[in-house]
Amino acid sequence: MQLSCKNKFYICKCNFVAIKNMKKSRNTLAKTKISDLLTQSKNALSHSEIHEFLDGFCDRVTIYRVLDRLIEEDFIHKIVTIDGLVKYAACHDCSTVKHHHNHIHFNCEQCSTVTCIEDVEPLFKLPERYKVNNVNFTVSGICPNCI
Amino acid sequence: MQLSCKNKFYICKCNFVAIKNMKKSRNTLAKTKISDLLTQSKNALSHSEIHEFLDGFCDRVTIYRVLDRLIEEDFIHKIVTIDGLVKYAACHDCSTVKHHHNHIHFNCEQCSTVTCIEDVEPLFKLPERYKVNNVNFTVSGICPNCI
DNA sequence: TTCTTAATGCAATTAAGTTGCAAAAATAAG
DNA sequence: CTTATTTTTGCAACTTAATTGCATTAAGAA
Repeated sequence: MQLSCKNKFYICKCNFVAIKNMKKSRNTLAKTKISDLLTQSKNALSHSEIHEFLDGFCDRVTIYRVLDRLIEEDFIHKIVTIDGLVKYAACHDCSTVKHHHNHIHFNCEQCSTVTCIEDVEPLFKLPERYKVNNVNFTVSGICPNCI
Repeated sequence: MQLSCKNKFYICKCNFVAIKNMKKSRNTLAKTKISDLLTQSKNALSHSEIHEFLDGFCDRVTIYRVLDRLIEEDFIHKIVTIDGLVKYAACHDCSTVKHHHNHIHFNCEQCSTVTCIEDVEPLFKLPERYKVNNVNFTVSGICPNCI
């Protein structure tokens, strides 16, 4: 069964198909605001940046929980940089059928932005018998704006 | 000038050349124990795993500071998994002249070990004008032992 | 409109990592 | 070998990020 979504981004980008017995995610104002924010943002955002932007609209804890749901629904992905910075970004390149989050993320050491380098998919091949579920590729250095 | 090191692993693997005005790192018992532990370990270790292993030999804070020094000296490298797990691994493949930490790390979701896949270097090419200083490539899934 | 269940806010808690400072240890100098 | 210098350590306190439990509120189905 497909979730009905008032939020346009949900309708067009993320026709999430729920598995039997999976509890249905509801589309709340907080969820809509946060997904809109991430969709419109050029760079990945941290929890505190989102909190700051929403400016008291909802509780910090709610933001954590909404982000979890959006990840669960494959609408956003999570990025962890080498110094433990956690950021979230909308999945611009994902279709209903295939989600590919295995692109490189660039973390600028100067302005500390994290950007999805969507068109660069790293090539790698693991030894036999490793089952891959998820990848996290971050490269840190200096971005074009800060050079 | 070269640091004198009583620890055999330092002598053979990591002839650290200090830069002018850089403060000299001393070889203490804590540092020796921690580097030995990491060198002998098959998998990357977290701060708390090291703490547990040393079993009260030194303070938590000392472990953090020793790990910082070992990273500074390019003797170990730091790995951050997608769920924020921070682990440290000795640089087995590094030579005096070239350090390459840009191999893939595999994080097993079952047994939560982190292993360096030393012989797999991912290929990627960033757009112009990005200056790369550091990479963090982690792949999570199920390792051969847990399949 | 009512009912069921998910989402939220709040307070409290856990965990990871950092900082300042006095005491101890490692190395250099005499 | 002894003394002087500077790094390292331990301890306590602190900061920040994230999680949990629970009562209340709200979304969506009936």
